[in-house]
Amino acid sequence: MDRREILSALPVFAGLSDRDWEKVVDLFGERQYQKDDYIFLEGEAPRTLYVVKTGKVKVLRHSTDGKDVVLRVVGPGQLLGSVGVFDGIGYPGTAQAIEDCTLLVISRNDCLTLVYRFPVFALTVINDMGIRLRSSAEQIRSLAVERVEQRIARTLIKLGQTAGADTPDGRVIEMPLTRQDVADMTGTTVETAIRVMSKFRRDELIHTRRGKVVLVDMDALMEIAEAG
Amino acid sequence: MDRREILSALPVFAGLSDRDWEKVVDLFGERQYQKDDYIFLEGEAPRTLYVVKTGKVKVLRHSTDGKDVVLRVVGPGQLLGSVGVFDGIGYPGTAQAIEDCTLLVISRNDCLTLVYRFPVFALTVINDMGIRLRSSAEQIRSLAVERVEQRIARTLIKLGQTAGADTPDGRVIEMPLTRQDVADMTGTTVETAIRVMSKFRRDELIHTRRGKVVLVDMDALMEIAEAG
DNA sequence: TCCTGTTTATGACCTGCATCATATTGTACC
DNA sequence: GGTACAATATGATGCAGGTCATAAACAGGA
Repeated sequence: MDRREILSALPVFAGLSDRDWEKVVDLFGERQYQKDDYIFLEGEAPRTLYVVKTGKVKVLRHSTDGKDVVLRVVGPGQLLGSVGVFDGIGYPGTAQAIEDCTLLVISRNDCLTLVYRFPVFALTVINDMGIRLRSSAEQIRSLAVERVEQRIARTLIKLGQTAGADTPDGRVIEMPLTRQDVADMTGTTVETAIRVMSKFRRDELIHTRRGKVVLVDMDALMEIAEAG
Repeated sequence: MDRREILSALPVFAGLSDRDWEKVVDLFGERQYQKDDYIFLEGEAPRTLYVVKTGKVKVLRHSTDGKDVVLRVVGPGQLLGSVGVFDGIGYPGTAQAIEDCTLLVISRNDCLTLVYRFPVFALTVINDMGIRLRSSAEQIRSLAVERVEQRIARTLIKLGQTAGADTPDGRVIEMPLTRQDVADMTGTTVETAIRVMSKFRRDELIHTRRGKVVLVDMDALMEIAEAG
């Protein structure tokens, strides 16, 4: 596969001019990861910036009592590790492959050089971080004031939008997702996540097969996400 | 007051070279706000980037049921409104003065021009956003897995660090802070915030006077913040 | 095919915190 | 000083959801 083709398709690099490509493309490498592989760990010295090419990665954060929290799910075309790479302190979360995936990689040094030479790339990073700050703000609000049912409905809808595909049955979330993952994304326990999802299934809002969720009644889900 | 002196003292502009100052300083204006004044509203078209000169501003987000969530408190030297200004969609939260304050302002257009001309300024924005993403991640983790006592202790400690001053009695949080504010910062209700703060006071961990909190026993507070 | 570990399921119980109600205290402004 | 309003305080009650326990369903490997 031609790496240039792939990079140019990624929104991350939409801003670069044609002649800049030559210098940029060669700086990137490519790495494969199996499902459940760790890409980097929380606190680790950030030596690499990643761009997801295929597959999905979850970023999570550990607590002392063992409870994990999934901060976000990163899909094709998105940056991974940018906060750590730019401030150099250490990755703020752990990145783990949700499914087999391919990541483009660039060393921290090359990345910083890139930004100095091409301001437009810095704007891309700013844009990426802006989106994440918006989404973080929404997640904070949701955790602070909403009940579990609402948060799970909201999370399913969002996953459907960012990682979904339309089928005759409804929108399918294209990733292997356990109830534990759902719980970690919504700040609840496995048991409660299972109960809520089971209720959704009984009420015909979703269909579930092992590691697969189909959003059947999107309207009803939005109703729950908005009000209660 | 000489605006140049003030800007140069702000970490936000630490990266600019001397000769760049001339072009930059004139782009900034200055505005005064009274306590409780709104600086901008959630969703509003972002026409201005702010830098806090003196005073403190809280950024909050409303929910449909009337419950507010305080996302962060912005103090001297920090950027305000950057997410909205850079993606142009609309400010992601409402900004309100916690106390009388002075803000430096620059129009969105001038700001974008600045970034194009001085890449180093873009790095400053990236740095600012990186810090906020770290802090958001921590807030999300805290809301997802910790109990109210922990979250309040943690919030008090953080406020003490970012907006505190040492006195014989202990570290004083230098801002008028109601229990409602504390509740909105920790995702709980006024009543619970009052109960927890009262308990802390009875246990001699803090002293409180109307709109003022002194962290007396920092060790005990950290104990609570970490474990329970 | 059986065995083993993971994921889903469901019940019983308990608690942290929201909710509602009702003072009391403090601050600002006549 | 007294009035008005916001902030603090505290009790009573209920419930969402956490915790613990047990088991069924399913997937993968020997």
